[in-house]
Amino acid sequence: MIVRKGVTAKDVAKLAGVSQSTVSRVFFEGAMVSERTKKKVLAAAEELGYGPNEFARSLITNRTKIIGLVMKGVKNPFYPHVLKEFATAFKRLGYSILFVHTNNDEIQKDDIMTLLNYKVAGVIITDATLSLKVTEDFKANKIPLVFFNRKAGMKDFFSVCTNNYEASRHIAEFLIQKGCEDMVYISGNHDTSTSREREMGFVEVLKKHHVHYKKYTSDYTFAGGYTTGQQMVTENKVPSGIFVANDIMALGVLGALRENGISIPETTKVIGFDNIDMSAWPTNSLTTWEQPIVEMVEQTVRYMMAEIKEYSGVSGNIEVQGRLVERKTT
Amino acid sequence: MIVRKGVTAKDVAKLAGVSQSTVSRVFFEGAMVSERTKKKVLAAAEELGYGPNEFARSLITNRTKIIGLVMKGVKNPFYPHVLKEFATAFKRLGYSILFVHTNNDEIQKDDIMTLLNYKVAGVIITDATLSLKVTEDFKANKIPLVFFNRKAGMKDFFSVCTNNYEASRHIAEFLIQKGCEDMVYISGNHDTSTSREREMGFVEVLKKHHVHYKKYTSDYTFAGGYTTGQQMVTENKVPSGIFVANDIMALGVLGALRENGISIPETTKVIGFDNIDMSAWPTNSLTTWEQPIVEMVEQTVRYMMAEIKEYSGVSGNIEVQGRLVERKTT
DNA sequence: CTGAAAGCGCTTACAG
DNA sequence: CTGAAAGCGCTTACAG
Repeated sequence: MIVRKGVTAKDVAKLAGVSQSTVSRVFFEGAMVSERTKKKVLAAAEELGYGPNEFARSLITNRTKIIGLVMKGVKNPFYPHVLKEFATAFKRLGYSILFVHTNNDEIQKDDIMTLLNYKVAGVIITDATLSLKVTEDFKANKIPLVFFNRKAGMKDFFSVCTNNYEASRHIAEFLIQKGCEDMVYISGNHDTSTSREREMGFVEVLKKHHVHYKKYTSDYTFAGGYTTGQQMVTENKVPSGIFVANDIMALGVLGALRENGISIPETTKVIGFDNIDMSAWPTNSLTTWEQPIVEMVEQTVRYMMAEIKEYSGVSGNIEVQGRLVERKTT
Repeated sequence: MIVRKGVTAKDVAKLAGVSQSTVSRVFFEGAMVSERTKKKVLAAAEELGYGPNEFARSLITNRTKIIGLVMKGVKNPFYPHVLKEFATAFKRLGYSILFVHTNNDEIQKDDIMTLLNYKVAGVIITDATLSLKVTEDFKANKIPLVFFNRKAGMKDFFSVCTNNYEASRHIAEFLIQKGCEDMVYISGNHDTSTSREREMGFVEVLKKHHVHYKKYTSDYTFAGGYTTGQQMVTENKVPSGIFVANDIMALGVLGALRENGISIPETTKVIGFDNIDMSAWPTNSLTTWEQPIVEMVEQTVRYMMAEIKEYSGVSGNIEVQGRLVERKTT
């Protein structure tokens, strides 16, 4: 079949011997057409290479089958993986992904305008934030919005996350059980809910058990983790247990520690968060907390589709559990 | 400014005291409007939160400011990086990215229909292939098509690549100069032009210098490289020089070799291709051939914009050079 | 430089 | 279940 330019419903109608409205109905889900005319129309469409013009369609329905996906950190493999899962899940439902990359933590106005002007069916924001003003725009246009792996600063939104607090408590218990007597938490960017929650859960348990700890502030990148690792060595402050706020940073820490001849897990135990593919590589074999991406994506998609069907604008926060993946660094 | 639903050019026209056509002209690049009315209209638009409806627009112009980007291997960090650069470059030009992920080597029909129905301004295909029939669809619709980092099987297309052949010749010369007397080439998926060209350039030089070599076939993944590395060790056939068709696979090879106590670069020298960020990590420090992503993206964008402006459908192949990045594995 | 009007390709009441 | 007709929000000749 060759899709030709300018083949319209009218052309198909003529060939099939029906009205243009009927052709439209055949391609519009939920409209009433008899099985017989449907077949006739479909055959004609196939012959002419017809596909409905999405723009004409959207002009009327005032909505597209496009989901805007806003992403910042493509350097952390976690996010490309998320992107892939979203693309797959939404494709199955007939939706496409408009990919918006933002360099800044806060999404810029022109990106928002793009999303709004293309009348996207919904917006997913992974590792960026939105100003309150902008979120009003989405609400005013009844465009559902989900924060993925990040809680919105304000109460009024919907987010899907791993239960970072609980996970980090588990991690603390696990490390204590493994015999760690002094610990370090290496944070990601401090303005992220993920980093703060992970710290909170971890620290609470340490305090309860009267375990000494120290916090290093880093930035969710490999380089950041590496630098922090070096710093600990230089300061002669390598503890027996380290919880790093994400895997990519943990790999940096691991690199620095190993380079300095610190034996892992004997001298120091390291645990990350995410369970990115790289963590499973035999050369890394990083113990970590798995974020169940597929489950998180499913939850997001489910909410999104419900909101697309009937907009409610409900806020809330879905938390999935994830699980500890024990490997050779502990 | 809050963008409100249903604010149309008509509303702006009324507020500004002009005709709807004039409002349209203000927002349509290249149309004639006096500076004075333009200001008036812009002020009214700002007040009402008006943005032109992209669909109504596209319905007439029969084109969008959307570029379709088809990508398969998001697990190789090279491609997320490419995605980011494209998103950035096109955003600057006012274009958005429709991200199409394909699981299969060959793009599926429904993905093509999506691209076609959304009347994308152009399509970029990174690591996937297209059937000849489908490319006809694009041609018939005068939609420019670029293969990025892959040459089309057929002659009739436009592609942007690193000069893999020349690069691989350099790599062979370099390894020979470093004293390697027997070599291995580890290929990526064999149906990719990149892997074949890299092999060809490499092998030609080795033959000229009468250097013994062996080829292993792998798949462009870390796991594939790791397995191949293990295999070489098991077969007791670790050579003094290894050229791996891409970095992520080279890291796998490196992992396997190091795990087996093979000292690098003393016993064996390893060189990759791409120069992904990870290769520069101190723990890896992989010597590699850099693909100049930014330059490749620029070339692609330039061709794309020219074709969008005036479609010619010319075929061709732009090859950029790249450069050797020497690190600790050689 | 600006306005009135036609029309892009659909969806969707409204009749029948 | 199907057709004729209105209309979504724009762009673009055509006049003036």
